[in-house]
Amino acid sequence: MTTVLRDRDFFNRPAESVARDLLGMTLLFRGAGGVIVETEAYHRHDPASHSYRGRTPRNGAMFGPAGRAYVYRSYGMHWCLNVVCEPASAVLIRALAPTEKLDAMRERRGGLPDRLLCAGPGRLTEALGVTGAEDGTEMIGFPFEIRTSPARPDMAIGPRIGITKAAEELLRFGVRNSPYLSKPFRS
DNA sequence: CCCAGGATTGACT
DNA sequence: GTCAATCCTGGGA
Repeated sequence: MTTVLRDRDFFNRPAESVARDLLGMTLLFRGAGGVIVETEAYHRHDPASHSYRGRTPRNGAMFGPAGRAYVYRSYGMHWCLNVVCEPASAVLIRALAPTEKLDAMRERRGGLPDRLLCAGPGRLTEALGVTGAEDGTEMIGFPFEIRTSPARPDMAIGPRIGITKAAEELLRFGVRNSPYLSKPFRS
């Protein structure tokens, strides 16, 4: 049976633990979304993390309470959604298997095949309608909703994608063999 | 103040 | 496989 996650302490832990535990849970924004199939962890002493050099105007949410969204603009055109964990750490939500409000997501994504609706951090924010307006907002409760899952999916682990610093760290986690990953895992 | 460089995507060869 | 789009951030001068 599934239940709605309401405990913000779930997130007040190391990002790596949260990143693993989020796999298989369902993430919704205004009712649209699906099952989380890919995450990445960014932590306080991580050169690849936006929080690495301390608090700035952009990354302020990462230094706030756990369980809130950290949304930033990537490459000047995409939004990326993180959930803040223990101080100065966060989990980047990289891909969902779309399940809810498919029509709304298909429309926002321009009629692309379902496999590509939420298969990437920029793609899923576009599909869900998440923007910088959500930076710093609670992810426990409306307009977000996170549903727990009793099932523990078979997990794949690998290096994070698209970074140059600390590129060897194995902090990317995915549901093994999901067709909705942004990229396949090596092994 | 300046400007190199992105936690990406989609189009194209 | 390669590459441009697009714009904001923030480190360094």
